[in-house]
Amino acid sequence: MQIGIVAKKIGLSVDAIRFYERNALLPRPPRTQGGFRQYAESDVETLAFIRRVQGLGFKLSEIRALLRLRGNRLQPCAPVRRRLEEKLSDVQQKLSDLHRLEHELRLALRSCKRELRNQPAHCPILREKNKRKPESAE
Amino acid sequence: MQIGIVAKKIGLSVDAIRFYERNALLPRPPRTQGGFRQYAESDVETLAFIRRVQGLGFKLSEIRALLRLRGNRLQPCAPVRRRLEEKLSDVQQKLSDLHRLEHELRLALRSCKRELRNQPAHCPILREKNKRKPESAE
DNA sequence: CTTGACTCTGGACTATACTCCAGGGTGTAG
DNA sequence: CTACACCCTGGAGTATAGTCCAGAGTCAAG
Repeated sequence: MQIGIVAKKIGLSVDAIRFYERNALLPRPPRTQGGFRQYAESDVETLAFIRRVQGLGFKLSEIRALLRLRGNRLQPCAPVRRRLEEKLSDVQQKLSDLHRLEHELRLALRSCKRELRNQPAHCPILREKNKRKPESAE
Repeated sequence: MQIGIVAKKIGLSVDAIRFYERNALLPRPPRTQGGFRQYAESDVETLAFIRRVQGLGFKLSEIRALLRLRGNRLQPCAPVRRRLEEKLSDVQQKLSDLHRLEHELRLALRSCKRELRNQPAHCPILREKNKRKPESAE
């Protein structure tokens, strides 16, 4: 299978596939004597794996580590579980950060709207003593 | 006030301040005849503003736009409110993406744990027919 | 005058995950 | 044999928000 076929099969660009190879996510495949890469089904599966765990929020460097685990014929669950747990806690951290951010934004919006009812000429977000003349002496 | 003082006052690096100047977030201040930047209180306030809205999740390019609004003596609330609303909806989008991701991770973890009870030798995350010999002919 | 702390500029570098390109070679159908 | 689609390599570019650096100049105190 040549690279373009594989790319189409899994919905990646050929550039992305070559990029994964350069970055040790995909083994270097055999070549035709003309130098074209020849892929097997196992490569398609590896790429599918990459997409799958990328969808779980793992970055390529982390996926590289997972692939090493996957390379063992003995595939221990424990290290994978540990990584999943770490990732889950990252996600939960981000969720809580974003919830706080959401709250902040709502507060800002509320102050914006309250102001609107009173006097629409000075946004409280922008305000805060704006002294400098717009563009004076340079 | 010279740059180091300002940096200390608001908790930024001098490099960051110069970076903001280069990127039109902070007006170019007057200089001593030796070439040192001389900042006024208004600059400290601008930097505080930058930090504040950065804390609301705005990126520097967006902050630049807000600063232009802030430069007007007439400070209209409406465009700011619109941006806040956009940002809020971005955040809500991200929250829902992350919630989905959290769910996926929990599913993956569950399958990992279920497997553990049965036969600990093949992680279901890694599995998925791993055919290629680890490192064969090259 | 010298020392030491501070500042100046321009440019290179960081991480991430690719994309895009030129200039050339390969493979196959007609 | 020629076209045409596809592939090769190496390197540059993208966005973000700065950081780090060398080599040089400045400022205040002693």
